[in-house]
Amino acid sequence: MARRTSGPKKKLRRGLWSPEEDDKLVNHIAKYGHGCWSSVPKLAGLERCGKSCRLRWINYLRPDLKRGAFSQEEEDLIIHLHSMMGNKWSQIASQLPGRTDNEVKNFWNSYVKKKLRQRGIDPATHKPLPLAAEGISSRTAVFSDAELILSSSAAAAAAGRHMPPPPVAASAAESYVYSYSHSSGGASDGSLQSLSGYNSNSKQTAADHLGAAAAAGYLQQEQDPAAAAAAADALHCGPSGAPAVVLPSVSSSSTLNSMAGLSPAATTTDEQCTNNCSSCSFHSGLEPWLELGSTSGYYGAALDELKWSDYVFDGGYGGQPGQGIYGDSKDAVQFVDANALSSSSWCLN
DNA sequence: AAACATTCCAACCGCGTCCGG
DNA sequence: TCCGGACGCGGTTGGAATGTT
Repeated sequence: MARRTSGPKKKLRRGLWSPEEDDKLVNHIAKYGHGCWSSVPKLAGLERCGKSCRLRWINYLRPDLKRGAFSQEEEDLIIHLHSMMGNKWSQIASQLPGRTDNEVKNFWNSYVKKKLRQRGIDPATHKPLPLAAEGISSRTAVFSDAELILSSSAAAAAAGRHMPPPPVAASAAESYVYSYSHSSGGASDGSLQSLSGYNSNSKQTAADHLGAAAAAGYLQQEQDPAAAAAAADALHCGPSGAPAVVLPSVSSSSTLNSMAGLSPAATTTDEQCTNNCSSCSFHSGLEPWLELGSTSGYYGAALDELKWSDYVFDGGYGGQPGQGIYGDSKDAVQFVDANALSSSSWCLN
């Protein structure tokens, strides 16, 4: 950068803003708008840098800010979006009207992280923490390099309300199954990192990981190997051990894909199911790409999906149904108005 | 009541991207 | 094509508020 040659730099104020400074900034922007931020402090009579003014306005003074504590709905949404996007705070915040990226980030760091850890979930990867997973992995798999295999029936179950309540065995199958893989050529810190770190040159990678990221950490393992095998069968619409790789509806939705910069076409679907079965959407005729606009739409289902991790960490299927996913007790589905979700606030543009 | 520890959040910092000259 | 300014983002920090000993 070029060195500034004009006169001695005026000492700029830093630190907390005084009410007087706030007034000046608010009045100025109310009258003239912010225009070029670098000129705002001068025009508003503030001894701050433009950057500081911008930050103050965006994070604190903007009239459309919600402020106050985050609701359970917001919390669940943040967790879900974080599982898909990683630390894309601005993108997450854009889905929360009245919230700023800074606010969301602080909320995450000060509260949600802790809460997830308490529940045995790694907040960075949304996968079980090593200790939490230990008991499970000793029976089945190690998860660090695990590849998430999602069943079409899980997707359908997640989409859910199109189907009658599953029988017990199917309920057991209502899960995501990790397929253990040592062959990860990628990051060892989990699929979510891969997703959050994707760029335009690696959309396929992102697509590959989207499903994993969407459901990352939502691990279900069967206590009973026979039931597990049956579940796997039901899940994978084929012989156990030969699972079809399918994304759940949550990550399949065009909206959520668009959030991640993906199109449904970029992701894997039930169409990969080559087995003649009736449990996947491909063969059962269920639409894997659920539409927004009804309360049974994908997003409610998505949040419903999230909930079942509680069954893992809260004592298996003996746990209380309806207990919130990472959270405590909310029925995550109810608060989501899919119609509202399809409104402009849900468009990423 | 005082000292210390912890939590929380507003603000800062550095970097990347975009865009106009 | 290059350069520099403006902007936006994510990570980090400082310190006020709160809790604990």
